[in-house]
Amino acid sequence: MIKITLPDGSSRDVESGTTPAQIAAEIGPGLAKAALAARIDGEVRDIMRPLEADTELALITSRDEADALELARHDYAHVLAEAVQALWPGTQITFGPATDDGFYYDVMAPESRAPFSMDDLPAIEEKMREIISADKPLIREAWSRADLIKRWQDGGEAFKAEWAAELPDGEELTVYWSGEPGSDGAWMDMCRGPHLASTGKLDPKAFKLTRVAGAYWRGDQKNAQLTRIYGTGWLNKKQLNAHLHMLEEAAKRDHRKLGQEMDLFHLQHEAQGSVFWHPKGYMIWRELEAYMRRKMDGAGYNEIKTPQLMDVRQWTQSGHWGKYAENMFAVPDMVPDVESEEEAVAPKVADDADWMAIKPMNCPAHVLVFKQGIKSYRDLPVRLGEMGCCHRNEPHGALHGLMRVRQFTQDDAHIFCTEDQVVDEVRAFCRLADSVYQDFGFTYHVKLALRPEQRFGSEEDWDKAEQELRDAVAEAGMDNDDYGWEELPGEGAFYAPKLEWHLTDAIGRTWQVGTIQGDRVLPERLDASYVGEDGGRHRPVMLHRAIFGSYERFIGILIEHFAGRMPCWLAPVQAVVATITSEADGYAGEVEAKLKAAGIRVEADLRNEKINFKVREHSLAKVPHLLVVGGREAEEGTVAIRTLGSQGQRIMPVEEAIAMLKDEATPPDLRN
RNA sequence: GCUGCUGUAGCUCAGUGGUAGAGCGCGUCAUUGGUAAUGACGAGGCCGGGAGUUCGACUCUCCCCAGCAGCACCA
Repeated sequence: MIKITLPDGSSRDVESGTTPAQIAAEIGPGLAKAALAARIDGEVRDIMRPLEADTELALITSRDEADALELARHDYAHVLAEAVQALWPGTQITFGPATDDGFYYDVMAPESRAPFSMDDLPAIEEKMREIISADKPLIREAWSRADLIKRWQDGGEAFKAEWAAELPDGEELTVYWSGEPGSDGAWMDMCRGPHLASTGKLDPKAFKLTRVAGAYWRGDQKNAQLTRIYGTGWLNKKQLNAHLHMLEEAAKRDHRKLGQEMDLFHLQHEAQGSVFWHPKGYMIWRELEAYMRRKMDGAGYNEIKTPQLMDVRQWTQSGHWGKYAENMFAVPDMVPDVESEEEAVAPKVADDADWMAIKPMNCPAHVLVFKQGIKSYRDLPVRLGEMGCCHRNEPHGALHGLMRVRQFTQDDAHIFCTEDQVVDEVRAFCRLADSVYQDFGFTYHVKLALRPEQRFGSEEDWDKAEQELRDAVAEAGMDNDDYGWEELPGEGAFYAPKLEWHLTDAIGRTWQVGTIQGDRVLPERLDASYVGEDGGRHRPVMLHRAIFGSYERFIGILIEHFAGRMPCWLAPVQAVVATITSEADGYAGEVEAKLKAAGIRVEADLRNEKINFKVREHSLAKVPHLLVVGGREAEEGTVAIRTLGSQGQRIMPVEEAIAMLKDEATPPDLRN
C-alpha cells in the first residue's frame, strides 16, 4: 500500500500501481470526468500513470488554466503530427512543443511532394478533428534506446533517430501511443510527456492552424530546413475566439499601418531600418524628449552629447570591435577620390586607410567624458545622460517597423558611482522608471537577468553585481508578484547582470523597454577611476540605464498601446476647429488664434466640405478634440466640442474650452 | 543572414504573352451643409531593378533589391 496526500491535507492508502484517474473516480464522478492530469509532488504527470510510492497528489482540471493549457497544447501538437503523417505518409516528424498561444510541429515533407504550405492547413485541420473525435487513448510506454532507434530508422525517421541516440543516459525514454499500441491506426511519438488521457479531451473547435514557416533542425542554420506548422490552441471555443479577436485587434493597431494612415513617419529602402519622421510623428518624439529631459534633469542627471564617429582603435579598446564588429558600421577615414570621370559607385579605399566606426552605443564615449579631469569620490555619483543616436547593422530579416531599426536614439545614461552607492542608485532608478511608466498608464514586470554562460569578470564580481540589483529591487519594494518579479538565469549581458522592465500594453502583450545594468568591466577596460577618501585610485561602478529604451521603439509601442489615439499631451494635433459653413470662417480663425496663443496644437478646417465629412476625417485621424463652429457658435462666442471616442457634443464658451484643452494637454509630470 | 511569400497610380488592391484597371486620395467646377463619406468632370503608372526566352514580356525563366511571416540574431 502507498499513502496519497491530497491538497486538502487528507490522505488515503491505495494499492501501489493505482492511477490518479482511479483516485479521482473514488472521490467522485464529477472530478473523474474533469480531471485532466495530476500534479505528483509538484510535477505534472499523466492521469493514467500508475503511482508507485507515497506522494502528494493534486488533480489538474481545466480550472488550473496554465497547466491545462500547456497539456492541451502539447496534445494538439501531437495530433497535428499524427494528422500530417496520416495524410502524407513518409513525412518526417521532429519536435512539437507548446507555445505561448498554441503549439507547433516541425516536419519535413516527403520527397514526393512540395514543402507544406498554407493551402494544406484546412486538410490537416480536418484530419486533426477526426483524430480528436476518435477519442484515441494516449498511452505511455518506456522503451529501450536500441528499440527506439531501430523503430525510427525502420520508419525512415532520420531526425528522430538522431535525437533518440543523443538523449541523455539515465533518463527513461518514453513514447506515447495515440490509440491502443500496435492496433490499427495507432500512431506513436517519442515524448517525455505528460499528456491528457485521450485525444477526446481536446476541444475540436478550440484550435486553428495559423501559418507555416521555415525553421532549422535543432535551431541551427547549418542544419536542414524544416517546415514549422503553427497553430493556436485553447481549452474551449470561447478562449479561441477571444484570442483570434486579440490578433485582429493587434493587426488593426499595427504601428506600421497607423504610422502611414496618421502620417507619422515612413521607411524606404534607400535607408532601410532608418526612420523618416514626418512633422506629426516628430511632434510625438519632441514631446517625449521634452518630458524625459524634465524627468532626468529632476533626477540629477547631466545631459551631454558625444560623437557619432570614433576611431576604430577606441572601439577595439572597449572590446566592441572584437565582439560586435559585424554589427557596426565602419567608414574609412579618407578623402574620396573625385578625379575620376566615372560616377563614384564604389570609392577606392587605400590599404592603409584608418577606419572609423559609427557608435552602436554611447557607453565608451560617456566613459571618455567621465575621464576628463580627475574625479574625486566627492564628485560621485556622476550621472551622464544623452539622447544618444546609435547605429547597429542589424540583419535584414530582423528589421521590423519602428520596433527593430538600424538607427535609433536611446534615452541613455550612465551612472558612475562608488561600490557603496550602487544599491541606492539602482533603487532610485527603480522609482524613476516606475513614475515614467505610470505616467503612460503602463503596468510592468521587473525581471533580473543573471550571468550568461559566456561572460567577462570574476565570479565574485558577478555574485556581488547580482545581489546588488536584487537588494535594490527589494528596497524599492518591487521584489514581489505585484511587479511580476522573476529571475532569469543565463539571460544577462556578457559584462553585467541586468534588471529589465517589461511593459504590458492595452491588449496584453509585453515589451521589454527599460533596463539597468551594473558594469565593472568597461570602467576597467577603459581605465576609469576616481580618487577615494584614502587618496588612492579606485574603479567606479558604471550603471547603464534606459527607461524608454529607444524613442523609435517606444513610440511604436505607444502607437499600438493607444491604437493611435494618443493622449492629448502627445497628440500631434490636439484640436481641429471645423466650420459648418463658410460664414463661420472668420470666427473659426479667431478661435484657432486663441487656442494657439494658449499653446494648443490646433488646426482650422475651413474646407468646403460637409460637417459629416469633416467629423469622419478628423475622427479617423484620431484628433482628440473637434471644435465645430457654425453661425450659432459665432454669434454666441461658443464652440461645440466633440471628443474622440464619444458620440455627442458639448457647447461651451471658447474660454472654457481653452481651459479644458490646456488642462488636458498638460504633460502628466507637470500636472498640479 | 536562412526559408517561404509578395512587389502594378500617393494609399488599398484587381488584371492579361499583344505596352493597364477599380475604389480612396489629388485637381477643377457646382453645392453652404449642424456631428463618421455631396455630386460631376479631370490629371496621375518605365507594372521594384537587371539579364534571358519570344516577332512581341507587366505577364514566362534566372539574378539582384526591398517588404512581409517565421527562424537565427538582438552588446
